[in-house]
Amino acid sequence: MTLRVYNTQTRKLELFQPQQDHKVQMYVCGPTVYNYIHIGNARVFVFFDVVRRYLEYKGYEVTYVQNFTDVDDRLIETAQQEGTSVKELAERYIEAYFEDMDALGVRRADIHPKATEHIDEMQSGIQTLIDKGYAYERNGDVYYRALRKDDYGKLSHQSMDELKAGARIDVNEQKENPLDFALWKKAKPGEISWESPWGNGRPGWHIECSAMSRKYLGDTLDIHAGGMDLCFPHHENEMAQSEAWTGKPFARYWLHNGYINMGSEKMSKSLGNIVRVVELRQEYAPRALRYFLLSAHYRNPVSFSHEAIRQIENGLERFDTAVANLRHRMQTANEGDADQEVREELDRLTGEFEAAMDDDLNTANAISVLFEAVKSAQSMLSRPVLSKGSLTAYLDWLRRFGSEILGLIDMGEEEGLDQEIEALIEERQQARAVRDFQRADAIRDQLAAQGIILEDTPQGVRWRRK
RNA sequence: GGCGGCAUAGCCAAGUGGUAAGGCAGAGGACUGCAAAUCCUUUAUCCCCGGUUCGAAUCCGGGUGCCGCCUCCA
Repeated sequence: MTLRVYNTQTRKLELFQPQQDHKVQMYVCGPTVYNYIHIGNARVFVFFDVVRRYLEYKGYEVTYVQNFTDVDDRLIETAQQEGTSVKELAERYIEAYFEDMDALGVRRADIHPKATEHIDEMQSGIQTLIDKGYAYERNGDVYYRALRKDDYGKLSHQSMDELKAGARIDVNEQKENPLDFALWKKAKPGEISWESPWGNGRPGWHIECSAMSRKYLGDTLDIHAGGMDLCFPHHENEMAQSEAWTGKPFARYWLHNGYINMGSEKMSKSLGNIVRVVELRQEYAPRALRYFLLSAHYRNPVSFSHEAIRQIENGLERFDTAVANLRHRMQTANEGDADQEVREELDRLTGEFEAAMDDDLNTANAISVLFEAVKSAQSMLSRPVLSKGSLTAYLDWLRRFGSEILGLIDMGEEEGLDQEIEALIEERQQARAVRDFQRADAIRDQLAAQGIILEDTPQGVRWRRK
């Protein structure tokens, strides 16, 4: 099976072919850490976490880099308002970011570089751009000559004429052209700053990704990804300056995910209609949030609603009961390997799962395959005779695809019951044996009040926590 | 003005030529002492109007509605 992905730059579905056969260099733009992240921010992090896991499943050795923008206008402004330092502010929200991501089951990137720790690399890049004639200094600011190369606009598909015509750029007399953008910004009095050949200042936004991706992943990335709103100007500018800097193509595949809408509008900090992860994960099972973010194809918009997430919480129970039912049956199953029939069924499901993911990372379809597997497992459980191998095969399948790749199935070990509860279950069984259903039901109700659901099956009593 | 996207059941949502995946909710049935869980069955004029085609949710043209990017934004 071969993976195909939609490349924003070519606007086509392309066969995924990294530079080196078994390695993938992947860079995903991370958060600007001046506040908590919202569910829209989380979409990109959760989705590309799945992409990374899937690439690993396919046998690639993935190097995943995600930056923190820990100095910029908003950080400076927020720090001033709160009477704290940019550094303290950034540290606080980096920690908050990891707490949110841990809850959502997002694995850490291999490297999480911070802009403020790569000032030298950025300055060196800026100097190279100046030396090559792609950048110029004006009164302590340094700007990139956007139109020096005639392919500016090739990522976001804007012609230079249109950009010029449509440029509603702030009036900045220092720029040669309104489309030029800052590589280095002169510090205002009292602002955080670093020394440079052009005076004290701080880096522009775009140069950090160019410098850090190059340092950790090399001149050409296999995958560069982020939200759709980063396509222009951020990624366009990154690509322009990186290619001017190195003379090589910057990224082979550009992947951009769609927004989360509130009603019909995009969720965004500037519109003020955001819902933060830090609050949502108090209200809902974090797994349900993760499922919600993966329930639509990544390039499509998804509408946020509490109703949708509640529905998903119900759906997740199907995964959990399937796992619990398979495990319960292990106690009474026969020794033996998986049946041929089971192996064939699981191979079929594997094929479907891969087909979904290989088709531009269609997580919505991949999830539907998970449900197919669950249904298939439950059907098998109705058979009177089963081998442990067959049960294990299903559990392994669910672990691999539901847990390790999508991160939606919780394969945590079974909890033990305490002795008192076990005694009650046993007492109920004895009551049932003598058809004292009143007593039996009373015990069941009592346990239900403690959140323990009993289920009578041909293989004995099964229980689970609600 | 330029570029792009979306419109599928009560709700979420997949699906780019062969008469509609999956989930939630609802209905009926099986199983059960009763339940629960599970399984089976069931619920769609695919926004509208034309066109191409043996055949279109899917392609083309024209509408309608909504949204995004072109400026900070995942």
